[in-house]
Amino acid sequence: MKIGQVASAAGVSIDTVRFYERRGVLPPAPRTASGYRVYTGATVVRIKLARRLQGLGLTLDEVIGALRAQDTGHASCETERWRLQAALDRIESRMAALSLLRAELGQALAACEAGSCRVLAD
Amino acid sequence: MKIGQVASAAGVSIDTVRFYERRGVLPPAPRTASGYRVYTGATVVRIKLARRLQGLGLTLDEVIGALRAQDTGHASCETERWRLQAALDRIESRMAALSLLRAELGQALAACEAGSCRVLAD
DNA sequence: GTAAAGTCTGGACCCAGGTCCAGGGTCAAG
DNA sequence: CTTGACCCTGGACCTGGGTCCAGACTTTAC
Repeated sequence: MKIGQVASAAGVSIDTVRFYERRGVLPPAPRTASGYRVYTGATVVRIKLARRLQGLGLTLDEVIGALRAQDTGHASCETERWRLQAALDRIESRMAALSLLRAELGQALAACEAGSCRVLAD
Repeated sequence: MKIGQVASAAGVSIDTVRFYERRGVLPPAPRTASGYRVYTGATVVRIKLARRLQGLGLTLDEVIGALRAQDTGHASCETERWRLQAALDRIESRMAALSLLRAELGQALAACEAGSCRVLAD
């Protein structure tokens, strides 16, 4: 398989595949004599897995860590739970911050609707 | 007042004051003969107001719009409500996305804790 | 044989909202 | 007069996760 096939099979762009190789999500691909990257179906699976993990809110570095753990056989529920928990914590704290913001904004908006718009009050 | 005093009175960095001038949050400051920017207390108030609006989740462009409306006397509950609503909408949609993510992540985590960690399953 | 489609490198660019820097000029105190 | 604190410009850099580009090469299809 060449890079274009891998990319479309995995549902990402060619640039993303090369980017993943640079960043270490994917190992350096073997090359043909003329320099073209060559892949197998396993790469498609790996990219899809990476995307799924990113979709769960893991950062690229966390994804790389998880994949590396899998590669070296160090993956376990323990370690993966830890990674997921980190992502969940980030999401929770972002939601908490947004919730606060929403409340404040809601108050400002309510005052506005009541005709006593203090938004621009110094 | 010179820029350093304004910055510390408003609780921002000197760089931020200059950045605000470049972006149009602040009008170009008058200068001394030697080129130093000169300010009055009104600038401190304006910077604090801008920060408050940013703290409510308005983008810098929205902040500029609000301040400009105030400057030209076009500010009204109508127009400001519209701006706040835009910010609120953004926040709501980000929260909705995060909420979905949290649910998914929660499920993955629960499976992990149940010992059937499918995170790295291809 | 030739045109089109695919691939290569590596570096610049995108978003926001700043931050940091070099290499200068200015101003107050001692 | 000198030291040190302040200020100036304007351009590069930061984060994250890619995207896009030129200019060159290779492969495929007709």
